Amino acid sequence: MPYDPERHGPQRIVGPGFFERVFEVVARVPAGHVTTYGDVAAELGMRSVARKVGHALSALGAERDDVPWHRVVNSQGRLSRAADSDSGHRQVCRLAAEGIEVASSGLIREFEARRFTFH
DNA sequence: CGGCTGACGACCT
DNA sequence: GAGGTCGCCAGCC
Repeated sequence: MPYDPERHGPQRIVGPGFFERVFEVVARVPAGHVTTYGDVAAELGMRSVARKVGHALSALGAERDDVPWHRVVNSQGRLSRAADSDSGHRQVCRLAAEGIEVASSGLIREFEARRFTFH
């Protein structure tokens, strides 16, 4: 079930856990660049948990504006959320503010060139 | 305690 | 390309 603040209430982000580690990695992506769920998972040492990375980002509360979740896209360089959805639109706007254009198809322009790789 | 559930990805028709 | 399948596993019921 997708995260629904109406039903689930505010997210509790307590102590260091998996979610927190995801946030720390995502926070390393510089403005104007993007990364993928798989890359974040690999950076955590678990390539198989790409899906959990998305789960962690979905749990982000409004208080965590320090986590640039909008810079995370799928391995195709495409937005994972519906472009017409509320948060999908927010993602497009945030990316545009950093000079990243998103085609109407949801595909990031110049994806490979803007892709950030962790060291 | 046990069953679901995915902001995914690799692989296979 | 465009589908479908399967593995993944931390949280939430």
